[in-house]
Amino acid sequence: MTAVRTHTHAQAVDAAIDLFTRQGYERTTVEEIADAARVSRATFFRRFRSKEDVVFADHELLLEEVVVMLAATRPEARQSEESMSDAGRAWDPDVDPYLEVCRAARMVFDHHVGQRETSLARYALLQQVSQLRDRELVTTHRYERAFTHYLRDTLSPDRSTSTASIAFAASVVAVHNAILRRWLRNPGLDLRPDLEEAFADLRRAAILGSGGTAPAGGHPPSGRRVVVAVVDAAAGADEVARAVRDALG
Amino acid sequence: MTAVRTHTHAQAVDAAIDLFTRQGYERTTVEEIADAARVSRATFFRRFRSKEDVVFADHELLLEEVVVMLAATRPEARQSEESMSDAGRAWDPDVDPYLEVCRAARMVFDHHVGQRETSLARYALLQQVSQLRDRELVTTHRYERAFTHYLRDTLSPDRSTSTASIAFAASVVAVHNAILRRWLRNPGLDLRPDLEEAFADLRRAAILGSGGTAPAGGHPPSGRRVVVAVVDAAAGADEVARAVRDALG
DNA sequence: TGGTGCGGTTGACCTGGTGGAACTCCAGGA
DNA sequence: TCCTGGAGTTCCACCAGGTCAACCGCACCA
Repeated sequence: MTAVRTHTHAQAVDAAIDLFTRQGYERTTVEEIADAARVSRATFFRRFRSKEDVVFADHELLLEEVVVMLAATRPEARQSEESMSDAGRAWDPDVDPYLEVCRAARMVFDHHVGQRETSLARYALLQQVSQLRDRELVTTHRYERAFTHYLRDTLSPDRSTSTASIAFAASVVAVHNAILRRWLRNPGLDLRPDLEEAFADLRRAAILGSGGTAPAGGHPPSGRRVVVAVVDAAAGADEVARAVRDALG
Repeated sequence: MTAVRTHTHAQAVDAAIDLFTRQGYERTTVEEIADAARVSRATFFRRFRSKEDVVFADHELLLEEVVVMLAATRPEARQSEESMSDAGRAWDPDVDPYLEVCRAARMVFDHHVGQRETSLARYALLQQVSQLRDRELVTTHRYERAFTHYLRDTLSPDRSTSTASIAFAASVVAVHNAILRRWLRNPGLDLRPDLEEAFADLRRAAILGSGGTAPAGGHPPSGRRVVVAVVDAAAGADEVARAVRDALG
C-alpha cells in the first residue's frame, strides 16, 4: 500500500513542480495540479496540507530522520522520567554532540546531492518564487531547533554552554545552507570537503568559545583544558609563554 | 500627513492585535479589523499588504534602520562603481565589523525592550499562532541576511572568512533571539548584560576561528596574535607554558 | 450476506487577496 | 473661477486556497 501511495505521491509532486516551473507558481491552480495527478482537489489537500507543502514534501521526512538519528545517540533520553533524576548527566565519552550535529547536517547535504535533479528543480523554482523561499526558511529553521534542543539536552546546562549551543546550531545550519546553495548553483563541484572543513572550523570555535572568560567555566568533554592568550604581535615567544603562565595563576 | 497616517496606522495595529489575542487569529476576519479601525477592507489591504503584516508592521521599519546603520559604517560602499576597483579593501581600523553587527543586534534588542507592552502583546499572540511564528522567522532571517552581506562586503573575501561571517551572523541572530525570548517570558529581568556577554563570547570565537589552523592565516585586524594550546587537564602551569612556548616555534 | 471502516470524491462554503470603477478631497494652473 | 490631475478611499465582483460534511466504493471480516 505504501508503495502505491508514495508512487502517486511522487507523481503529484513531479506534476506540481513541473507545472510551477513551466507556467509560474501563482498562475498554477491547485485544480490543475490535481488534474495532472489524476486526483480530486480535495484529495490533493488531504495528501499535502497546502499548495506550498507539495514542494517541500520530502523535507519533512528528512527532518524526521535527522531527529531520530540524533535521538539515537543519547539512549538515556528514551525514558524521560528517569532522566529527571540525574541533573549532572553522565557523559558518554564516545559521543561528541557537536560532531553529531555535524553528522546530521552532513546527512542532509548528502540527501540533497543524492537527489540531484529533484533538488535542482526545486532550487530553480525557489529562485522564481519568494513565497517558497520563505517557506523553505521555516523548514530550515526546524533543523536549527532540532540541533539546539539536542545540544541543550546533551550538554551541561550552564548558561555559557547554552549560548554556545545556540550559536553552534545556528552556525551549522547557516553554513550548511550556504554551501548547499553554492552546490546548487554549480552542481558539478564536489563540495563535501568544503563542508567538512567548514564544520571542523565551527567545532573548533565552539569548543574554544565554551571555555568562556572564566578559566574553569565548564570543562569541554574531552578532559582537556584550553588556554587562550592574547598578546601583542611584537611580543617574543618567551614573553607570550610568560603571559600564559601568568594567566594560569 | 505622516503623523495622521501613522496615527491611524497604529490604531489599526492595536485594534488588530487586540482582536487577535481576544478571539483568536483565525477567527478574526479582516473585515472585523477594518471595522474596528474605521476603514474599509480595501483600505486595510492597501496599508498592510496582508493580514499577517499588521502584526509585524514595525519590524520592517526596524530592519531598514539596521540596514541603514550598517551601511553608514562603510562609506566607501556608497559608490558601488568605484569599489569594484579595490579588490583588497583598505581596512578602517576604527570599525570592527563584528562589533558593528553586535551593535545593530543590540539596537534591535533595545527597540523591543523599549516598546515593552507592544512586544509583550505580540509575544503572547505568537505563542498562540504558529503561522505567525513562522512569519516572524522570515523577518528574523532578513536580519541574518543583512548581517551576512554586511560582513561579506566589509571583510576580506577569502573562503574561510566567508564561512566565519556566515556563522557569526547566524550566531548573533540566534543568540539575540534566544535572549530576547527569555526577556519576553520574564520582562522584569535586565538581560542587557547577558546579551553583551554572549556577544563578546561570539566575537572572541569568531576572531579565533578566522585564524584557522594555520598560525599565520590572516591576522585579525587589531594587530594581535592568537595562540591556542590544548593540553591535558592534569598538566601543571609550567607544563602548559612550555607547550605554548613550543607552539610558537 | 451483511456490517464496518477507510480512503477518495463531491460540492458547498468561507475568507484572504486582487482589480476595477466611481467618488471625494485637495493643490495648482490657466 | 473653473478645470484638471493625482492621491486616498470605498464598493463590488471575482479568484483561488483551504475546510467541512456527506456520500461512495471497496476491501476485509464475521
